[in-house]
Amino acid sequence: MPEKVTIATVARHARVSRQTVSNVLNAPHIVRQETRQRVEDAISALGYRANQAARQMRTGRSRLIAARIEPTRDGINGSVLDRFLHGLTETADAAGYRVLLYTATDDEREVATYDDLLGTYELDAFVLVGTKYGDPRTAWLADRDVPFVTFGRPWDALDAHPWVDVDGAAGTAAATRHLLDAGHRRIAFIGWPLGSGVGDDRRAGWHDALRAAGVDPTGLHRETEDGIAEGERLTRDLLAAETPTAVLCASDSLALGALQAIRGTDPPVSVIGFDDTPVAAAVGLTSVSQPLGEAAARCVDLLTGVLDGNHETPTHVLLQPSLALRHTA
Amino acid sequence: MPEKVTIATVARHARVSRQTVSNVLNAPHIVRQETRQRVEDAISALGYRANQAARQMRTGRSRLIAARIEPTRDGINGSVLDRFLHGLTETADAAGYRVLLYTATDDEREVATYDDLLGTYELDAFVLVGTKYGDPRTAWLADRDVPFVTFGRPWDALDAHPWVDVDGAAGTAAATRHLLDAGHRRIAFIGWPLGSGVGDDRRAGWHDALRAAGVDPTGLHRETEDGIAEGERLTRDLLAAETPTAVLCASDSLALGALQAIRGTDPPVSVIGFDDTPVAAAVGLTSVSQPLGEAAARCVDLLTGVLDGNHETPTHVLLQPSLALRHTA
DNA sequence: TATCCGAATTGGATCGTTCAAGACGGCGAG
DNA sequence: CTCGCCGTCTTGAACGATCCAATTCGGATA
Repeated sequence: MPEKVTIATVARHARVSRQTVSNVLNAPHIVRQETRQRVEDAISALGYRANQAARQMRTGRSRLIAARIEPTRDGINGSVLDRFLHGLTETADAAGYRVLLYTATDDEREVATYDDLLGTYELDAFVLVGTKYGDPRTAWLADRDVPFVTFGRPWDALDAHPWVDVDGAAGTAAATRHLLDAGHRRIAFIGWPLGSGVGDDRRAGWHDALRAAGVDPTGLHRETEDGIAEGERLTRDLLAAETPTAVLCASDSLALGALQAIRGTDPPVSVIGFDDTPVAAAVGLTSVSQPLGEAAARCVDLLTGVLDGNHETPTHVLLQPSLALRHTA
Repeated sequence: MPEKVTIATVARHARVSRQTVSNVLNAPHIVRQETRQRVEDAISALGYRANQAARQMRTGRSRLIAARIEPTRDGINGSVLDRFLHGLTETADAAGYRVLLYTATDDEREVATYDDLLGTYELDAFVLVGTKYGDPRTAWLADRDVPFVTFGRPWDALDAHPWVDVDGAAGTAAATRHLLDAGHRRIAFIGWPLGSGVGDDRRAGWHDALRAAGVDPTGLHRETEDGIAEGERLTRDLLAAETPTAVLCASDSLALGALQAIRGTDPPVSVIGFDDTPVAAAVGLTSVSQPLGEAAARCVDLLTGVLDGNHETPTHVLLQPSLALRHTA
């Protein structure tokens, strides 16, 4: 049974002191070239790996980032989070950090989980997905000076903390212009109840694009909770009351419902969704696509900027979505 | 600025030694009731939390479990993994473990990642999803006595290591019987190429259920790689050559393709998929549903059994799937 | 040759916890 | 009465890394 390889083993093997090995790892520039080479050779010859627990004890840093994994709601939009998480894991990995998962059923429990994770694991940072007006979680973290980034803007105070987001308004505006270019004039929008930052943003893109083209959007929008059934119901309602020729939705779930409602219309009513989920790809739904991998990468960038004490990095990143064209529009 | 609360702080506060506090945490039965109470009061009064890094240094255990998060392939079956991961996080949490994510592009890199994770973070265990014949990853882990569980049977040696799986054959058999009960006799199966354990298992369920009902399955099956387009192609092929009245598929992706191929058939050809993904729910596809939350929970059970030295727990768990009935069958 | 300087290296202390061994008082057996 | 044992609690050392202060060393300068 091979003995455990520690920094002392490496030091003996390379005939230097422990501290020199440590310097090779953490401050290579202060070690003479020749010595450094000898140490590095010993490291790879022995297959040495620095013990994170010991390092953490001294430095207080765990190189661990926490991310929440949510229960799959209707399971359609859940995939957005999953793709984001995957990107996060990959990028964090490359930056020398690992992603730790946690769950929580409500905000209060989530804050308790933060406390626990920070206390026992000394997590370096948190990544939050989706924040709301006056979010208690961000307030708690900010209070304690815990580094964190959100994927999603803090709608009530844009400078409150670092964030990465995708410009939803630009996405719906582009989708609207695409429909206008195709000759549509009666373009409806189905979104979420007023007051959700994300939903309001997406509706604004549609609204402003129509106004810019000289089209009056009055009466052409509906609001509801997310869900396939709701999308179908409201689309039927719109078709009966407003005779739109195209329907733009705030999510693929709603759009999927819309698709069912417009079945058989002639000429076919166009439908565009939001999020470019696998479901959209599967059924051929045109949808606004978020650059999730890029968003995750920028989150890691922001975090490492804060963690490594580089205060000159920007703290807000707004990414542009694209339109995934398929056959529903 | 409040001083950091360590085991020594608690000890002072409760007027006992460090070791006694440690005993209250790790071996309460050897501490006198009255003393224990005093220590527990001190712990909650101070909000003490054991530092995991220090504990790990002494015990060599990190209370961390690694799980792989995959790139969303066609994104449909990806959601299966996501639901599993969520269940894993919840159950592991309850058992006092945390889930650490990792990614890898191929088996060789994955093994290198194991080495790294074990060396630097001293992970307690791994959860692998999906294994193949002669999987190099399980061999590597077994070689080094690293505790691990797979979600998916090791098809070449059922006793090789602990696993949890869902009885795919039972699922397809139940689906087949459902179709037989509805009066179908020409029930086709679209699956994956011979040699994949999971695929062969699912086909066997269909095959045996037909034979048991006295129906000859000859000519009624097709094999291909997974994917919507392939499902559509093979279904058209089947419709032209064998005139089936129902098509059972090894995945929802294939079934989705089948749905597109049968559009317009009269009477409608029935279709059943496998995995009960959100897409299936969205389009109303009847599908075989795996109990993923339960599977994740049993994985954690098996791991904690091994980690806590309880060698009497069973090492193999086979769960039964159910049929999610919708309007395609 | 002696002195000094700074770069390179060394040894000791430290982080917070658990392990190993020992101290102490009380109790029953010889 | 003494011994040993048991239950309970305490003390010192160790895990493997980094930080800090002290020391060595080679070379340049006086």
